[in-house]
Amino acid sequence: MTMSHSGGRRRPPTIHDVAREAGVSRGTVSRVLNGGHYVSPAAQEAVNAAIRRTGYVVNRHARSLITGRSDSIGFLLTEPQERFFEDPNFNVLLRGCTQALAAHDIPLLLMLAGTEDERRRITRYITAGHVDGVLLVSSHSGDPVAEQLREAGVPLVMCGKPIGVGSKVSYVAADDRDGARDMVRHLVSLGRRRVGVVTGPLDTPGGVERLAGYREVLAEAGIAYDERLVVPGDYSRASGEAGAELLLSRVPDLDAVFVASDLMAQGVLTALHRAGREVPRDVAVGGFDDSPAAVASTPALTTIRQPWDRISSEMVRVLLAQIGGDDQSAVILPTELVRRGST
Amino acid sequence: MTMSHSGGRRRPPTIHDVAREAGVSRGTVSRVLNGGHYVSPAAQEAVNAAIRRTGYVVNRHARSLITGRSDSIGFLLTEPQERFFEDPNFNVLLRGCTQALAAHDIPLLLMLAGTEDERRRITRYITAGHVDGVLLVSSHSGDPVAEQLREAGVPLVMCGKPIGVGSKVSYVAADDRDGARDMVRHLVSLGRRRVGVVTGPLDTPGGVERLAGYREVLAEAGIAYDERLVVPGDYSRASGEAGAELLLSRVPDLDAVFVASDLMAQGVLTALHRAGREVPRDVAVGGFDDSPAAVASTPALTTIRQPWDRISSEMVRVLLAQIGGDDQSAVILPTELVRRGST
DNA sequence: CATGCTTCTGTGAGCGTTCACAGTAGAGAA
DNA sequence: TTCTCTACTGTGAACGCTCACAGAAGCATG
Repeated sequence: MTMSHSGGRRRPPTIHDVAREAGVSRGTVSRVLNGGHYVSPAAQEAVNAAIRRTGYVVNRHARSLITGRSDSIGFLLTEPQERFFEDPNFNVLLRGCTQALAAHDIPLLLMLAGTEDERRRITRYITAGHVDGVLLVSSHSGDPVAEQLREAGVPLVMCGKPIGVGSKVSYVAADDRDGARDMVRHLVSLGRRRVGVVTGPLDTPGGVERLAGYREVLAEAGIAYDERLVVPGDYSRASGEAGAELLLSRVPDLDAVFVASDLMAQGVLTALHRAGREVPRDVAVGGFDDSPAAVASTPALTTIRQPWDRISSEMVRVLLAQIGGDDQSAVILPTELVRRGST
Repeated sequence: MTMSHSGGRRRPPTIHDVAREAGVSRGTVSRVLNGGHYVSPAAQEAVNAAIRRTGYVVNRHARSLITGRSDSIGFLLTEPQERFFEDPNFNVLLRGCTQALAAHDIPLLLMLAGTEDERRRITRYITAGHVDGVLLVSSHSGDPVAEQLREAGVPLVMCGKPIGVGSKVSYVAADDRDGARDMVRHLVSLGRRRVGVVTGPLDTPGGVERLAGYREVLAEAGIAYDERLVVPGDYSRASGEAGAELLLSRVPDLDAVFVASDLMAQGVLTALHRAGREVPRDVAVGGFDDSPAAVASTPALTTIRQPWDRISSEMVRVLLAQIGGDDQSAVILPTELVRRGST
């Protein structure tokens, strides 16, 4: 029984202490620590016991110094932090990534690059090798950071399809187009023919893809595309409200709306309610995201669930593979229609 | 003009390279890097130029190995992650801390300890000295992690007043009691006399303090404390709804409700609406938090704004001070009444 | 008995820093 | 001159680990 390490900050035990305690050499302890190949069962056992007794934890700085790896990865958010931090999806993503990494015993460094200065500072930090790889969230088009990191040879996985087409950046994304198709098909299958759409921002792949899915289904159902039924939004609740008003003014006998985000869909519900339309009797409303807002609104929103938990775990998987040398460029995950009261 | 460091992963320049480039020794470069005392202006200049030319960034692992500091801090969330991650306040806090630390060039490690296993793993990680300090978010009472870390001598600052009274843990919190007092005073000043309250969980200091503030103001206004007007909640929207129904059933001529969170207040609004009460004419409603929910609900909520941006920056300040040796146990920050449509 | 092979173990070197220490040079005082 | 003091600079030795290498067994093969 050795004394426990409570009380004031004491120098933590080193690999030396463990080796002495176990009656072996540093090398053997190191081998046990790193997979235990070429170690006799007896030594293995002795080392593990010594580790338990001493409460030894490897000093990652010393290890990193020699291996060149940092055994940590960065979660980088560039640009509009306000919007992202209010987005519940972002939370789920961040949490998912943290946990997926924790399973590999890899800490996550949170890096927020709002300003140009921060972007420079963080890019330097990363390219200096202080993280082994980067999970990048950046809805904005043509993010220079992605290119810079890619050029510097930093393993990188983005969340969502990057818009700069030429770049060979890995990414993980939900199948926006297919999700949109599912929703619009659902609306059409309910007998709705005058289906409006409030789009996402059209400078993002998500916005473009969801609109594309809408058009595809209309074509496939033999419904003529009507420009008056398409209004732009920016994912905010306010833009949903404004969008619905615009739609109603143009096409008063509208019987369904596909809205590219739940938050906007909330706005749409408000506007419809104010205009005296009953949902879903008069107008069916379909959202996108399956955020908490979907359940909170009245009626609860039929929406497209994005598999955020899988997105995060896939991002981590792809990144670790890339660090290990396997390059894999894109993973696209299926979405799911969640039916609730609004359709 | 030396070549730029683009293209595949190249060994980054070391302090040696900078020294050679500048025509000085490692020691001098190191001194420039660490504050530049006892360095001649000429050397200083030469080193800075060399750093710029080579694109040198200090290797933090090597530095940490010798200094014993890691120059990074952990942001630790113990327990119920779902609740926190949906809480917009949490986001603001996390962002604020990240940015406040970035100003000191200190990376933030995000650590989520949901399960007992994770808690153990993370505690080991921390006590092994892999972070210099911890920002701890833990609403739960008597969190063993706080005590453990404190015992191990790890600098620690909590968000919110810890409930275990005996412990000498530093914390930063909003003045819950004073905020509650402000709100209830406001309601009373509007002429309301039958003021109900939906409390927060009473095993958290926030819940207790907000209720205490309510009682104080009633006493000071000469209104008798009526148990029927007090119903418990757990900060969730559903509990607000249930709470309001209970209040109405007990005291039908209720003319105001102080609700201990905005989310619950939304539930209260829903229930009041359903019961045919008009807000604020029949019943005035006051929330707490000033979350986005406050603006989103109809009518918009009068609420108590907690200074989350200041809370985060203060947490960082207190933690860094503690790491530097200055112990400071508690900071309590003032709240602010934000008046909107619900009163 | 030498020889190879496999499995295991210990040893020195070195990763990129900082820190303590030992200098050096120049200025001013004795 | 000689001494002291200040301002600055260079040099080894760490920090705790991994990795390459060398060697020591054990065992089969020539």
